[in-house]
Amino acid sequence: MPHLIDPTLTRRERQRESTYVDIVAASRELLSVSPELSLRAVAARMGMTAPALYRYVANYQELVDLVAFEIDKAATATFAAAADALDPDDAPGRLVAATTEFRQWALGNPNEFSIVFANPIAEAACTRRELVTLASSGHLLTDLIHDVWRQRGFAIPAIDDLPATVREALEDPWIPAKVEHLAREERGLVWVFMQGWTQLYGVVVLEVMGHMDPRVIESGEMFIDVVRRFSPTVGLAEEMPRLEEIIRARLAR
Amino acid sequence: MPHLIDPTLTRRERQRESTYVDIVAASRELLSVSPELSLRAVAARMGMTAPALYRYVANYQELVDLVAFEIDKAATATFAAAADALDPDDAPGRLVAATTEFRQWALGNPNEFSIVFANPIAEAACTRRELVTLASSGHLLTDLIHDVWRQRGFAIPAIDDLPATVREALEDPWIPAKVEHLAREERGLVWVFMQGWTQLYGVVVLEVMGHMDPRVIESGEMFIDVVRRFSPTVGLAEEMPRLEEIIRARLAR
DNA sequence: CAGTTGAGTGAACGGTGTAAACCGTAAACG
DNA sequence: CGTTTACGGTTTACACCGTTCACTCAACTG
Repeated sequence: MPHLIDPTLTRRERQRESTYVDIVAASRELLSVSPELSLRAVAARMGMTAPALYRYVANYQELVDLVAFEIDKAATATFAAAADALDPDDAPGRLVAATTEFRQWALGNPNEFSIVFANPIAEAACTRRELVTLASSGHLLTDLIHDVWRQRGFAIPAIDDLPATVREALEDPWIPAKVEHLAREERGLVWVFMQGWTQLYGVVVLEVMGHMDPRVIESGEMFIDVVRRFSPTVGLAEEMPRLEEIIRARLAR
Repeated sequence: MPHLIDPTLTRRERQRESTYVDIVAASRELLSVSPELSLRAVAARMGMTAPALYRYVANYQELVDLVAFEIDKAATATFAAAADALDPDDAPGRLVAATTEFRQWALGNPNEFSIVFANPIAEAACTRRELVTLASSGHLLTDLIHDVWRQRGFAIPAIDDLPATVREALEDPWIPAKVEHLAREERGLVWVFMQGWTQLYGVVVLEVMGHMDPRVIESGEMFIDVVRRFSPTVGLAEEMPRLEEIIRARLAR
């Protein structure tokens, strides 16, 4: 599913690729309005009939997966842009900027967020590692944490101190985390990433789903609190006041 | 929607109440098999036709809300039972037992969990405080944290040190947290509860949705990690080894 | 040019939530 | 007690959903 126009492709192939981007575009337009994504509505919005879509996706779930994948990719670009708005040398700032943008994007696009991150993986896929969604957002965040570690050198857990099951998961991860290039001694970093991701995901889902006092959501104080409580784990406790300013600036946009 | 048979009720009212519990029962049976809950399927399972259900619920969403409410109530009973399996004086043990049972229940009944906790509140309800689901599970957990605080007396944030929006939310909460009986000086406890709930909810949703390495889910190490990292906030850092045993015992069941 | 491939259509099936009209019976009332 | 009301239920119908199948027609290929 590459979506950049490749001139080496035949005309038909190019048109097919273009149809794929149309499908994603139509789906996202629908999602921006209603939480329900229907095959028929997507087709209608493209001026086609529903069965035509079956030339492109095998079934509804595959449509959802395609759209989710592309949304994740696009959203990740905005997270990266938020990071790039800061000094390249400011790894901690870049990390919190990206995570804050993640939170803001999720609240601003709850339907898109739900399709990507609240979409149960489940079913049998547990054993098929290829099927575990390889999210580009995951890659970005691991990279950003990695940068912080390189720059600040916070303590990472020794892989042999971790429980056996965690060790296995770190040595040969099934989940999106660009990890091949990490030496075994650095694999503890992945555990830190998983911890951080759990924290971030937790608040954001809670906020997006509305299972929190609306005033607290609105203010973002719980989000900030979570970041603050996590900051020591990545060696950013002292820097937190400065980082909090970055967060609040971004929340206020 | 009380569901215990009240003899003061007229015959018709009693039969109506009984039909409500049938609806919930049928719904839960369906949920135990398939993640989709359909009005028609519920009706069919009760030997009725779909439109008949409209005598009991105004629409599909109301059916979902009814079922979610009852599931939460029933699940809370099992959390409470987990707490009651321990010494009444062991407030910390009771707290971790209940939270662990919450996690176990969620993983064992993902469909029921999703309907209660991954069900977007959203839409307009933000301003109608009565509509914010008053979850009995929320009440139980606040009670348990309150007990720990009474027993261990950990430091709670002074309400005036908290951000203004948080202060408002604590003084007049819209979210399920039995809070009326707390003096203003104790309201910081509610913030601690919200922090803890965010943590707990985060891991569990991540695990139930399958957005985590299956081996880590299976082992429960991330759940334990979250509890461990939160323990200092409720003054249980030193007790953590003992509590971890309670958790692991319950995970192994 | 003939043959094949592929994109798209229309009709159809079984499923969903929901609205309306209707009906028998059980409760409520004079 | 008889009458009236109201409730619980069915039937029918509508619009929408995912999915399959048979079909057409244009574009590509040898």
